[in-house]
Amino acid sequence: MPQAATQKYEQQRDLAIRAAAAVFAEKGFHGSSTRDIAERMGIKQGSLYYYFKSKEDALGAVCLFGIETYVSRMETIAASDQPFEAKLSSTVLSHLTSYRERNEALKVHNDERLYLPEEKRSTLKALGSRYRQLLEGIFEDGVRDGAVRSGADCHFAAQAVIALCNAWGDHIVREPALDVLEVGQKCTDLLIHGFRPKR
Amino acid sequence: MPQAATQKYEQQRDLAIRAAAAVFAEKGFHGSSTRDIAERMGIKQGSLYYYFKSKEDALGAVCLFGIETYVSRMETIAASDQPFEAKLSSTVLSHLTSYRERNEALKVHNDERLYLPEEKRSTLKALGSRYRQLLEGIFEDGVRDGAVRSGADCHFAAQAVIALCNAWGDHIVREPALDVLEVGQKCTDLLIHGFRPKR
DNA sequence: CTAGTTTTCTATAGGTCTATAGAATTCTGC
DNA sequence: GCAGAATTCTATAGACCTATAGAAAACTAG
Repeated sequence: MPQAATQKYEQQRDLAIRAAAAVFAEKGFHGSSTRDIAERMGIKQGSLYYYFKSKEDALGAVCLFGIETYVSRMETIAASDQPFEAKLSSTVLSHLTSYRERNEALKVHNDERLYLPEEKRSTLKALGSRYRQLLEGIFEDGVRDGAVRSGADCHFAAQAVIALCNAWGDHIVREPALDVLEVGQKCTDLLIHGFRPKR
Repeated sequence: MPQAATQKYEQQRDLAIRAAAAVFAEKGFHGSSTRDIAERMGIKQGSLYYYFKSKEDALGAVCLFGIETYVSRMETIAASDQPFEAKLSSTVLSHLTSYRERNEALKVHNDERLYLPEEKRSTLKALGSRYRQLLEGIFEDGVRDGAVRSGADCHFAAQAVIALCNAWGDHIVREPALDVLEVGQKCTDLLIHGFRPKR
């Protein structure tokens, strides 16, 4: 580590995080070696430790990188004064778009974060809870407005939205041909109307 | 391996598969060692190779164990002549119940099967496709009957059902207190009606 | 009780992996 | 082009892991 953060250091560290994200996403945390990550960056295995304290530290950085944007976008959506359906639609699209943009990192966050020690996971846990609570809040407002059926289980609803988006996010990462807007539209539609005939 | 399958061999192999399932579910395939599995069974690491040709072979056995019942139940549901909603409800419940019953193995199938070599994965792949196709067929019938909105994307629908059930299955495995019937009811309801007010 | 079979054990070869230390190289400001 | 800082390299200690071989123990049938 340099004494003060240099430009090159920041750039390379960013590349290191992306390389680690790609490798972890493909092989899983325990299935990846520090050599794999270094090779993808074009440096030698030992040099990686200039950017990460340990392999676990790399996982922590990737997970954080994966989730941070995604939560802050949710803050914006929740604070806006759109009606329920628009908020839900924005949430779904934002979630799917995060997958497309920082695809591997978000996948790694979802699949591998539990291999971090409890202590390092707490920041991520807080971000995840924050996300879920904001989403629950959107549903609670929807119930008050009459946009969501009264008696709906908002906790269940939030989990369902997350489940759907994560599963489709996975497909989106795997198949670059998939149209994010189209998938987002279908998810939103399912969440609001279900599969029953509309009339 | 005994010359002919003995009773004890079958029993112990079954225990070995369950032990492997539990360990893989907790630590992931690459994060688990053959020592971990053997210890959970109460035998020594080397002895495990009496029951599995390799660690990978153990993963294959666990995945197959995890998915087989689950697909055959689906065959029954698809072949029955219940109306759409009943079939969907049965499917969701069967899926969630599989998680509760052979919990770790099904989770391992979903999360770790991609670490099997292509060749060993083909049987599992066929079972998975079969499952998805049967489910798609149920939706297609639903469209014909008018129980599902015309123009619905049945492939999307099947994936959505699977996504929802897998995510909740995960929660069910993690939290034994969760009521499978209740979760199943809520999932089915979401899939049919969405969150919009019913009237 | 004995001979043969099944099951488990011990010990280890051979490989890979993380993390570190210290040398070599590249960069930066003057 | 020099001095010091930053970046990358080489080499390796030390740990762990899979899979195998062969001995030991437990079981079974006559």
